[in-house]
Amino acid sequence: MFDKVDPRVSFPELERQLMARWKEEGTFQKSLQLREGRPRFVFYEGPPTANGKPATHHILARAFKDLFGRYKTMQGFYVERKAGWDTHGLPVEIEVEKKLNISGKFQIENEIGVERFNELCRQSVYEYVEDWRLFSERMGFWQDYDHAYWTLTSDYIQSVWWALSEMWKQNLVYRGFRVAPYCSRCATPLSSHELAQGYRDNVPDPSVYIRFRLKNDPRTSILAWTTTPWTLPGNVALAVDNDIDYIKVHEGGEFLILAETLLSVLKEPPQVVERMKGRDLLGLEYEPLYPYSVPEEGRAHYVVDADFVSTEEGTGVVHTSALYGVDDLRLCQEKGIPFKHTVGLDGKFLPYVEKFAGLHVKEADPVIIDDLKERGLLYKAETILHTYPFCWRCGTPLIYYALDAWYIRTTERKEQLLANNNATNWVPAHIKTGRMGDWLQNNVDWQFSRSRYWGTPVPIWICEGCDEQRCISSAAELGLNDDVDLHRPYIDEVTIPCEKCGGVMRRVPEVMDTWFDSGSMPFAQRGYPRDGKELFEETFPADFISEAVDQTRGWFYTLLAISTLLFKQNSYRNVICLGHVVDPKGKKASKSRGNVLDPNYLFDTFGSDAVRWYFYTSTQIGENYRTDDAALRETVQQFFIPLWNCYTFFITYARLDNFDPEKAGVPIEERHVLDRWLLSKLSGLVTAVTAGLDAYEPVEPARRIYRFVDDLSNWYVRRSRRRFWKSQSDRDKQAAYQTLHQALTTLALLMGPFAPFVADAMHRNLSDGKSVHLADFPKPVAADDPQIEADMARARQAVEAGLAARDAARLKVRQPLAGIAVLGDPLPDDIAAIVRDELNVKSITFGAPEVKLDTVITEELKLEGLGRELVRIIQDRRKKLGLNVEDRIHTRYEADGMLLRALDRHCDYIKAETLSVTLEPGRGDGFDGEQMMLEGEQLWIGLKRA
RNA sequence: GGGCCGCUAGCUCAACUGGCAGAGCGCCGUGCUGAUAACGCGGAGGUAGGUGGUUCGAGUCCACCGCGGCCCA
Repeated sequence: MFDKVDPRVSFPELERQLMARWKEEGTFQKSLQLREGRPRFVFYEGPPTANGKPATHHILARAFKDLFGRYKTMQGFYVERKAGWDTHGLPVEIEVEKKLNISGKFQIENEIGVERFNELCRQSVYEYVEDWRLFSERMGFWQDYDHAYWTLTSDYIQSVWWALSEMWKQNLVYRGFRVAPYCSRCATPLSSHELAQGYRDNVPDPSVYIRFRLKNDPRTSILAWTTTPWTLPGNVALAVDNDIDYIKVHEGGEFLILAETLLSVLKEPPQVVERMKGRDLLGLEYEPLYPYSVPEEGRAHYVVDADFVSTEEGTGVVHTSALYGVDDLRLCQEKGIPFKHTVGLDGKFLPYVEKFAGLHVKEADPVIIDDLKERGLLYKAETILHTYPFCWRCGTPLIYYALDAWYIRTTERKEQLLANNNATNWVPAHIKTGRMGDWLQNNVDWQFSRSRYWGTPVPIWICEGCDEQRCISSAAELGLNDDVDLHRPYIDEVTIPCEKCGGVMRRVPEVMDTWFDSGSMPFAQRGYPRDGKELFEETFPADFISEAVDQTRGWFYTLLAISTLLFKQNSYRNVICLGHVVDPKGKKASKSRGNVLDPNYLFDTFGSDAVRWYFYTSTQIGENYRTDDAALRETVQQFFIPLWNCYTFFITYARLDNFDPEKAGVPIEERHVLDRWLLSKLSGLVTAVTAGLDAYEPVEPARRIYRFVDDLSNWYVRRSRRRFWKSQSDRDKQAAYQTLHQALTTLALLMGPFAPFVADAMHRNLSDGKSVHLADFPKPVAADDPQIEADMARARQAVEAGLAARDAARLKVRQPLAGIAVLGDPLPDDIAAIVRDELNVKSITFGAPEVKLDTVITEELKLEGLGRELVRIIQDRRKKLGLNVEDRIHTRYEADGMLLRALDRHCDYIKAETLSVTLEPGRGDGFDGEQMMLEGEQLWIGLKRA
């Protein structure tokens, strides 16, 4: 017996009940146990950064991850779903800085201390992970949260170390410089995102023109321009463009060289004495402004060619200081020009730069200008206004500064990266050769170190004595136990003896890019290779992952890069790459715009099934989701409520009739044409949904389910209601129940992966009480009947045309008509009968040139129409009195004329339709009645419960 | 500055390889109602972001431009 179901369901409430049920019966664990020993379907969880509360866009990828986990489980696979948390990184640090109301390295190191700072980072992560778990469970994302991998554990860190050490062994790791925007007060480089936040316009800065005197002709100088005088002590070269025209001019007893188009910077009218191309200047040596900037060996202080020299400002000669400009560094590395820092990490000149030692670069600007002026090397000094970046945290002007950085030589394996990417199935397909392929084509070495605190420490130790480098692969290699905290600052204290010279080796100060952490998860989540060897091999590579499109440069790439370098293959076979959640205008959701949707509001208002369903059906994979309240409301009203109504319709009558789904089924070929039509549709649906999901294309399957529910509700159930109502329990009624029951149970199974709550509620009640998530995914029912589907489609077109014709003739459907002629070939009788009934005509003929109604209403037809009017009035009365559909009544009336004749003529029909035990004239005691007009005649109808 | 994706009715989205531009919602009218938070019928609403090109024929292919999104520099 089916449980009673409330037709006015609250989906959020239903979902909360099921969450409790799942927890209580351990449904997820059961679903795994059920498939133990079966072939695996391997899923990798891309760990969300445990920082900040989960938002609506986080539902998106999790909805797709969950969909395939549940689907493959129902298909009989063992789908381990190990949760994961990305726990390291700058976002966590910044969050803690905010809480402490501090910012930057000085405060972290000197006021808080790295030990306490990292402890607070750890705590912060734990807080957010709890939020994430609750959120994920609320949206029905089944994962093993109790055995999640955490990137901060010693096991995980050691796996990451191992990965790097393997690359080290392949000689793929090297140290280099990286020039980045840098805040000397916070002592930290800034990301491009941070940089973008700090630009200010109309910033005054010095604009100075400097003489670089030629070594073999001191009366001649090359004129160079800069807005950062503090970089001049670090000058190592001058750059010109080979093809630009330069001139040598005579001025004040000396000679100056500069680009011809820029001679307007000169103080006097130019007296040109010579013309040349940039290439003619190459190799000219000049006197260094200061003796500080280069190591002893190597050639510096001469003119080189560069491709970034412009003639839009300055002199057409670029002063080059290797470590304080992106282009400068690249140029010096290309040309092999030696260099060293003149400025420390605090932004102050280093002691050996004697003249300016200890001065901050910005303080030093005027001092340097004065010094050059005294020495006759300053040609001209002005002030300009330009756009310049400042630290978004503290407002300090940023400088470009080269920091030590560690790189992985991914460029050396570029072809393999491309090949492995090519072997991967991307959804949507264009990502493979488009965004991802393009990114790989333009691959640059992966700079994997970060000058921060809260992260996996870079496991490289360097000898103080002989500079020997060593990459560590485990705690044991350092003489540490596996369970010690491997984070900074503790790890910084660990020294090891140098095998080469016996000196002391110390760790480099950096931590690792967190993307290296998450990209290592295929093996690090197992603690591989120290642990989980077998498990790792069994679960590599993944069959499926899914994240949003911004991960092409993130997780999608680091998974690919690390596994290509370590295992020579990609770590995922299929990937669904999603778009973003945006507002109805297509704008990115952000707090400052005020267009963010609170996920809990959505869950509580529409239910998480509705939110998930919206994401599955709204648009093609890879596109953005223009999301608002109205979209979710439509999802509930258009899909979930009609679905639920079909379900409650079935339950209501099945309970009344004690329908037993176990009883032998009526053979399909003996069932009503509507049944055969619905089962054929159902069969096609199962096939299409399965095919779509197997191809990792879930949108069309979900849309087809939607269309099926529409057919079910607005055609099958609507046309079949009377078969469920009729009082005798014949074979046709049995077939109707069996058909609807099968359709609904199959629907629940198909929907299990998509809408896990509603589907489970339906499935438990419709079948054996067990969760839909423990069931097998349905196989197509052998009921395909293309002919019926085609005929029914034509029938529905005929109905549409007929109803339009009735409307045009102003003849209501309740009034029976003698006949209609429609276009096309004859339909089979049983289907034609549906058209007749739907159009309320006695006969239908085919092959007409146009749709034509027989509009003659005979008395016979009129009386029948009135009979139906009376039924409607009584039903309306029943409804107003709050009677249940199955309640029997007594009915009394007062009428005469046509109405009386109709009552008389169609007495049995009216009684049957309205469940009237009696239908008699005259007002009686206890009859709840009403006086009214019908078709111009007086009528009184009264009802009493029998 | 470069790459990828998108731009179709007021809104959200469809339309296999080039072949008569569609649905749902919303709006207007109308019908029906034991048909459900409904349903039916009719209607208004489109220079397919813009400009060129290829073609007998372009929403679809090509070029350029604009807007939005993501990423890179």
